Amino acid sequence: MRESAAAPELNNPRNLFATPSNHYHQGGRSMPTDIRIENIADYVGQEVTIKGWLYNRTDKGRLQFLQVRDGTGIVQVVAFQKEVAPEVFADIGRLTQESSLIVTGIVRADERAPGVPGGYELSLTGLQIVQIAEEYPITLKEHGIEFLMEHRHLWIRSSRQWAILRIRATIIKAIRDWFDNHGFILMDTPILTPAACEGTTTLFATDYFGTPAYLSQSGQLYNEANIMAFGKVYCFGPTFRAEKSKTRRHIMEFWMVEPEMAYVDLNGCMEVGEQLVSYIVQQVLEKRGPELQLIERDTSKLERIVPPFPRISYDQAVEMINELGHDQGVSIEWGDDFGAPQETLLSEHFEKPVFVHHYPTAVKAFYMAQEPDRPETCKSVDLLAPEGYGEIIGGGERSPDIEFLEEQIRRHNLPRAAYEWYLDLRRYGSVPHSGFGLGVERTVAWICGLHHIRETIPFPRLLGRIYP
RNA sequence: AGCGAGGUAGCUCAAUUGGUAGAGUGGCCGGCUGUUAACCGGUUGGUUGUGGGUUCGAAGCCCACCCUCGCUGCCA
Repeated sequence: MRESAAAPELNNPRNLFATPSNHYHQGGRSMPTDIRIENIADYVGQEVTIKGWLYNRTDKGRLQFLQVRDGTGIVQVVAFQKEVAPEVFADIGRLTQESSLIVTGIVRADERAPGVPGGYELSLTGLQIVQIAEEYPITLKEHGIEFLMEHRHLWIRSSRQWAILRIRATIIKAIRDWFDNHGFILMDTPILTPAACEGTTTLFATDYFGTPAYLSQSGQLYNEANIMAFGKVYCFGPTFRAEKSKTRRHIMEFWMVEPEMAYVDLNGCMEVGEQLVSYIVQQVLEKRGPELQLIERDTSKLERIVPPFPRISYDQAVEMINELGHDQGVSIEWGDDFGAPQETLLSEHFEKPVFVHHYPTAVKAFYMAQEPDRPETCKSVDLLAPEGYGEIIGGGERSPDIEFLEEQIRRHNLPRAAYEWYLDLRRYGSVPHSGFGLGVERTVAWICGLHHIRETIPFPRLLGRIYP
């Protein structure tokens, strides 16, 4: 279903730019309708107005093709010299790349017309130039990544980046819809925090009126408090990691959704994960077909993403890695956490995301519940995306046992006082519970089939880059 | 943070052994009635990252510094 089919454009005041005196519209007809390009199929045969920017222009002499984008799509506008007013045709010749303009024309279905969605074009009847853009730095030719990152504020206009960020928005909407429709309630957790949640990674420090504070690296501990009040909750916000990671999988500021559920065990946790991830992928397939086509994503690989997902134990994963990785020199010893090569190897082996559960207790966070029969393993789970994309979910069942947690806090050298409220949760009605974190940018990278995470967010914060 | 690669026209890159710094693209001018990053002709375009050194001569060789990219570790 399209969001606003033929509904009037509520957020698009008709006379924002256009005025009768400088509008080339030929009199006699009714006023053209303001539309957005994503809805163009509903207006075949009608005269419409589109407000946007010039993406590209092909000058054929007495015939001009304009590629106009309006934020919702790209449409081809066609103008034959003999069919438009002389002053309009002269104005077309002045248009530079990214000039802002308001075009009016008759919508026509034509298979030759490129664009998003393609197949429709506008026969120009009127043109109003809003601004002639200065020489635009980003051409349709190839550019290096350094140049593009330096111009990220303009790069997001390019069709590929635009499509990726539209898919990102759909992924985020799917996440929120799924939780809202499955008994979860949104609980925002603080971004300014007094101490490390897990104490294992580097935090961005800031000053909180004279006392040190840190930017949140997870809302989980607060969510453990929230579930005792609300049952099933999720938080969704930015997360900050000051690790000096410089890989295609890392950014310093990323978005993470973290569900937490009372009275749910490790298996229930995996069930929620596979239902959520499947829903996200299917929503993107349904809502963002043209964008997926534009970025040339192989959608057959996404169509397979339906429950159930394979589940293997860490023990089995270690065996698989040592078998599969034999030729490539990839191996692992029981007790070690997976590195990038091990994760890639595993995730390339499955067509669907794969759960790996029961990691060694020693490599996971202090709050993970131990497996009673095998305390050297814990009720943790990661979800590895296919095609070599690696970890997109990390989580598991939390320990409800106050004595175990007190010992873990000591063992990890965490400041006991900062966790006193957390220990309270085990004093007053402690219950089995679990949860996980899903990294939005890694999910976008996988669904879009991207080489690097920097293209999954409008303005990525990378090691050594905070501009623009 | 460790290892590796690189910085030349607005952009993407080339320049043999140290010997006149070039192409494509963009911009500009002209041509073309179905282009898909259009095409064709002409034209414009340089403090070779910065500072020092070697040399008759340095984009290239030496020293120092700055910046970027890739991989790894850490993790989502």
